[in-house]
Amino acid sequence: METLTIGKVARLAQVGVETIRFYEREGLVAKPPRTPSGYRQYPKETVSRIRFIRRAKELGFSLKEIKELLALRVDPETTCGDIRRRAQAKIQSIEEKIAALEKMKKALEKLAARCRGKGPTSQCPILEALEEEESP
Amino acid sequence: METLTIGKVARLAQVGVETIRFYEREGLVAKPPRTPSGYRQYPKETVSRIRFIRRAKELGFSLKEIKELLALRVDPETTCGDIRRRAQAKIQSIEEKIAALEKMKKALEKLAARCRGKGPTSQCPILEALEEEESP
DNA sequence: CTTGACCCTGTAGTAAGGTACGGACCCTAC
DNA sequence: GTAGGGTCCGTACCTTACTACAGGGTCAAG
Repeated sequence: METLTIGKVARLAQVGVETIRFYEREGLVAKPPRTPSGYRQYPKETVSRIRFIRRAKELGFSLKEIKELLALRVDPETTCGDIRRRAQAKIQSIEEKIAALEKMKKALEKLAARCRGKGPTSQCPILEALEEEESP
Repeated sequence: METLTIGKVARLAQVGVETIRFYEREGLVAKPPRTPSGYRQYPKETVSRIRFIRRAKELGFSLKEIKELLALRVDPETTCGDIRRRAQAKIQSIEEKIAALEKMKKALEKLAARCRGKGPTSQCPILEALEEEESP
């Protein structure tokens, strides 16, 4: 069976060498066997595993969540439904983030609309709004 | 002129005492005069200033941006238009974040839709998608 | 046999925005 | 006069996901 050095895995998976060592410390990538001189010898599957991590990260999963996902995948008790629930929970948390951002955006737009964009800051409605008293 | 201790400012502005000291270190709140025994003596305006910071934070400004906003406010050269441009830049960056999250959400929804939610993980389309080869 | 590219370990630093702690004063009320 | 809060300072710690050394050892080409 052919093995890969850490540098080759890094190039194939499009990450830095340090990142792989970091993933190993964090338990996202298994500790590989070593050559007599201590070099890590990775099986080719490690490349897919790191790509998996990269993809999941792009979808907004944190490394902690990805670790759970990887553990779930191996556990024979896990069903496809378990995975789907994770995905749906993530969709929900993304929706919450979007909603929070939309709220911010609306508030800012409201302020910007009130501002004619002329004159000194002393009558700027944006700044005035930020200085207002509590009203809850 | 009446002054406030740090604890009172904290309660009035709804932040922690440590937060105010942190803001002082970061230059967001001016260093106040001290009593002979070293206690900070804040004027009442400090409360509004900290509330300003809180509000701006809620609108998605970073502390660094807020510091700039506070500096702009004081500068007599600054116009209301300058402030409005900041707000609009922020709106744009919020829109970018929203777009990125929408993209994630769509990708996840697409995957979740393909999953019937039954059976073992070995045929889970979500996991399969994460394992796929590059396709740039 | 030397050069350069690669690999090893361990530690420290980055951003952001705080939070927590220890040990020492201070202030007010009973 | 003492108990309880409050405040002081400095430093360390938290999270996330890396990134950057320093100071070595290893490997393949020429």
